[in-house]
Amino acid sequence: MAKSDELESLINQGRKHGVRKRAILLAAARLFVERGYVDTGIDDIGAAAGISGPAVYRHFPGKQAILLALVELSVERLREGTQAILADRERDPRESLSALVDWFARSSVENPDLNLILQGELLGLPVGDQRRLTRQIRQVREEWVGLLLEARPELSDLAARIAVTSVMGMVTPVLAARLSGDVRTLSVHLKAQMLAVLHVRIEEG
Amino acid sequence: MAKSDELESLINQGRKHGVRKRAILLAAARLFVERGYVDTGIDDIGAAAGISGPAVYRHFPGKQAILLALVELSVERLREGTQAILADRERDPRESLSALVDWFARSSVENPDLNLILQGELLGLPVGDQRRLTRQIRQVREEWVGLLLEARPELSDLAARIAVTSVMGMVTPVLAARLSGDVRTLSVHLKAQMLAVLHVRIEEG
DNA sequence: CAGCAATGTGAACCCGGGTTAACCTATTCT
DNA sequence: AGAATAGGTTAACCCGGGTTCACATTGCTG
Repeated sequence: MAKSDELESLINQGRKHGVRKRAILLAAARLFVERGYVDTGIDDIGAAAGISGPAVYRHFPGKQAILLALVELSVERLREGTQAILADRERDPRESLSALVDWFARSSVENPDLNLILQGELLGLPVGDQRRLTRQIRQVREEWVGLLLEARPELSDLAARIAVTSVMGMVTPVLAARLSGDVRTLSVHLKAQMLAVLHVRIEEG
Repeated sequence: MAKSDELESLINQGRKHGVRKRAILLAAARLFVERGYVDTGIDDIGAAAGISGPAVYRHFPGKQAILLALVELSVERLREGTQAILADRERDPRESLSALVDWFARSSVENPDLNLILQGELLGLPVGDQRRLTRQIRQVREEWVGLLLEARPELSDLAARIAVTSVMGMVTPVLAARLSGDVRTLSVHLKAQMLAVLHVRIEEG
């Protein structure tokens, strides 16, 4: 219930969706995560949203559009969250980095569906959207990289990119594994691990 | 070329594949990684393997069977590599852990295709195989967890599982990002990061 | 040489699931 | 009220791509 509420609030956030539309997005998100995009039929989505079959087309132009909406929501959240923390130019880089990681771990764990869809189902989209969204994600990554380089100027660009990529990606497998831990424990551990990766010192060999 | 050779040697390893069969596996692996399983047609696979279309069915019972063969190859490699290192009961847990991480990082980076397919395209398989393979992977994970718990008895089972899951999953996003670094640099950095995660100390909050 | 197994090919098949069509019921607006 | 609009329903469509068919060709083997 907590998960759904969380996702629901996120979907509601952008006010441009009607109530049925939101129900569809909610249902689709759950199904996409459970069975995957390809194995989820339009009829399934409709059924899970209380209507049946082609009625979905009154709200979305097609199946891909639903996936696209979810992925864009996810990317949007990522961008906004990052921006919000980077905008606070009071903190020093170290603090910002910690805040960023904290926010990322928490929001991902509290709302795993969007994260999992974003990671796993980009392939379901037309290549054009795929590229656009990938570019946006890379852009966010570069902001993290920039921040990390401020905090640790001794790192090479490549080293920073590897670290950030790992960090942004290490949450997903944990979510996918559905370990038994509660939200709090999971995010605490993840945060600590992410910071460890960002602060690790490499001895060249 | 290095990548293909590497994968080729892996495929050749199990001697049960004929030359054409191997060519098909090789071609399919590349295509699956590039475009994804669903967007790769049987005709594409055939063409990439030098034959065209339905000739593939002389070697495999169907498209899924190709994917299955690749995924099983990948799981097999994972199990064997893990076993090989765990079998050496001379080393202390710390050393074994380090060796495990080293092997995993290196082999994943040197041969990204199998890793990426394993992570991304499990959904293409029938649920039965999906479950079986997931179970096998979880089993390997539990061996890592056991080793980690030997090395750090103060950890809870959950904490160890979170750490191991992160560690095993953090390689994939780096591979998928296709960062500019060479094989050596990538695996060195990844190894250091993985060890950092395994050795991080959690302060309870 | 006859025969048969192995391997290819292009054409045909076919079917699941996304989409569209045709039609029905509210509710709202003039 | 009458019309337009929003939102649903079931039945039909249809098409892409995995699979199957019918038919070469080659190479062994008896």
